Amino acid sequence: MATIRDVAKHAGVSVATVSRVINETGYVHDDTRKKVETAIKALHYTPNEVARSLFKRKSRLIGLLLPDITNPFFPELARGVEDEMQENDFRIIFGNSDENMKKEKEYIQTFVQNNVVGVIASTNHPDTDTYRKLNIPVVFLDRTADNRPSVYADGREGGRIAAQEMVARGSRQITVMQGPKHIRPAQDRFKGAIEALSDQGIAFNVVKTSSFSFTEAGTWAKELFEQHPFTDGVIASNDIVATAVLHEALRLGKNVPDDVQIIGFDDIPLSSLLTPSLTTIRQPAYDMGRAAANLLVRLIDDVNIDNKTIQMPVTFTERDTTRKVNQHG
Amino acid sequence: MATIRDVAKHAGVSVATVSRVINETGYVHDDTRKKVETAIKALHYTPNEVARSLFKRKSRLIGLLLPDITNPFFPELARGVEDEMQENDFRIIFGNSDENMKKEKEYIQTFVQNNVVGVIASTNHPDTDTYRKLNIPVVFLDRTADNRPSVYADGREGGRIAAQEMVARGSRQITVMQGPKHIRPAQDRFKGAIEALSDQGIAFNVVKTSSFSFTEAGTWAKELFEQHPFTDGVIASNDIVATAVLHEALRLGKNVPDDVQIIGFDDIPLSSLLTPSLTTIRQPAYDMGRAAANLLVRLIDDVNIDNKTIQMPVTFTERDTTRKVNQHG
DNA sequence: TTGTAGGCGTTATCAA
DNA sequence: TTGATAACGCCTACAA
Repeated sequence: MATIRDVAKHAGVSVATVSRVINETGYVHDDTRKKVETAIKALHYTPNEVARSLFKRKSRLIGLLLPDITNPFFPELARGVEDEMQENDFRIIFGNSDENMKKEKEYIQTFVQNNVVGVIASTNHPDTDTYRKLNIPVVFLDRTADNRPSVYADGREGGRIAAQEMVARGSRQITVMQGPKHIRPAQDRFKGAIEALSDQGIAFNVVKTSSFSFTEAGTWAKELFEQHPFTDGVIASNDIVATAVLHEALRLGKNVPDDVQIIGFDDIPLSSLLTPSLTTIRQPAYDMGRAAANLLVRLIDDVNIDNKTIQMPVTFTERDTTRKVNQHG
Repeated sequence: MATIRDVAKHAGVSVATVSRVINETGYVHDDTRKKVETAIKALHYTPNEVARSLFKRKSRLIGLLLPDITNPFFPELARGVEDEMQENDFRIIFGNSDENMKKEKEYIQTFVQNNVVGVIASTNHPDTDTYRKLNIPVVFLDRTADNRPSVYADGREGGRIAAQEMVARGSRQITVMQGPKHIRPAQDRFKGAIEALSDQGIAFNVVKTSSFSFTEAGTWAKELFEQHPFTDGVIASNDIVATAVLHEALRLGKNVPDDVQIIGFDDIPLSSLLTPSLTTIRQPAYDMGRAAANLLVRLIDDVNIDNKTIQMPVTFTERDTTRKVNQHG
């Protein structure tokens, strides 16, 4: 790799001058600029980001920490982040945390060691020293922390909507699946749903789950129908679980939505392709990723920011695992 | 952030000594070691990777270039890569190429600028200067290039198997979906399928497609049944497209697999959750990611490598979009 | 067993 | 308008 020295030599100028033309800082005569530019081309020179980063004490790298890219909700988020960052000339160091504090800490540490200028994290523990003591901007994604920069959807409201729409469509023996206890958005949805159900005086059962993995989801779905065979409506903690419930319901010969209605959460790409297609509470994942990245970029540039917490809309997306509302008058 | 100087001062030794204890290189007295270690803890010191990287002219970073993390096949790959790299103390700079040479080039360039020590790339153009001129190890993932390090599944064989199994299960009016022309694995599968079909003297139709996006897949599925209404077997270019075909077939009131059999490719997590669940040619995505990462790590450590190209097995995964073979004697 | 000093490739300050 | 040069934080000869 050619260095700035090689370029300087080739162009017959000093490294300072080369640096000036590269960074467009300070005066440089047109003729010299041209000489330098030809030298750069001739040597295929590109500046060493590491040396830059060392000197400036900041890089063009940001850290992205997601629970598990294998969960179909996150690729959309990640893509949104990536696209926005790419447009702003930042690169991403990526890690999966598995919702595990230790891993999180390790990643954040290596992020810092690599001089990242900002972090986007989907963590359940934003109020930890891990993040509090960071002296670079952090944006929480799909998570909140009071008053700290974050982009998230209102899970509580989503849960409420799910419950209301399900009741409006006639279910009376509802089972609510409570997502993993340590995952905030899952608990928010759960709370919202049982709140709305209680408000309306509708009884409900609860099935606890402890992960969002595809394989385990199947088990809980089985459990659900064994323990609560008369369930006529399921509010799942997300679309993965909803998909498993749907699969199991069909396997048991139930008619969906006539015997059981199902509402998921997220609207992962797959949901619309299921048969019957899945009614769900949509979160605009891609846009959330973009918004988070955009917010982070602004934070990095130290622009004065008004809205540091961005709440994205959650929308009831009616498809075929729920009945039509007018079927019930 | 504390620097090695601060630690040295705090411990009353020279930076060289601190460096020695950190890197476990050279002699250092037990007492001094202890002093240094306390200083490190007291100051919460962690070495600046950027400075290290600058000096050594290599980092602990590798570049991962995937077409589109939003395509459900890739998160599994990415996760495999990440897990293996994480275990070997490497971090990942991640980018989506959209199968676009320009983007690829840009990413590779910034990878190099950041001193990555290796690259894992899923590219359709391994034989380009972009990769040839790289003087760090590159592993091609889900792609091959003659004799260069790569981890991939045999698409041709997969296509062949799909065709054979479909014919064995009685389909005679088969439609083969030809994936995007510029995507190698897609073409390999296609070739394999039509080869096997021709060998057996079975006529077939072809439907061309140009991406793997969920939304477009729906369009091609419609097209398929409009143009070839008597199709009784579809070999899709991957599970995304297969899912769309399944969805459309059911929408048209066809019975799957009795009226139409469908075989996909990849075995994405969703495939087993569809109803009916999708028969497919499985690629072990997660393992492929791991294998690629492992190979790269060995290449970086300059271990003598025997098998630089690792072909992973492709397996016929029989589920419910195909008939049972004994139903036909 | 330990310390001094030079250099990795840049940028920015200061003189010229 | 340009050039020397001192950092940035670390590692490694080489000397002591």
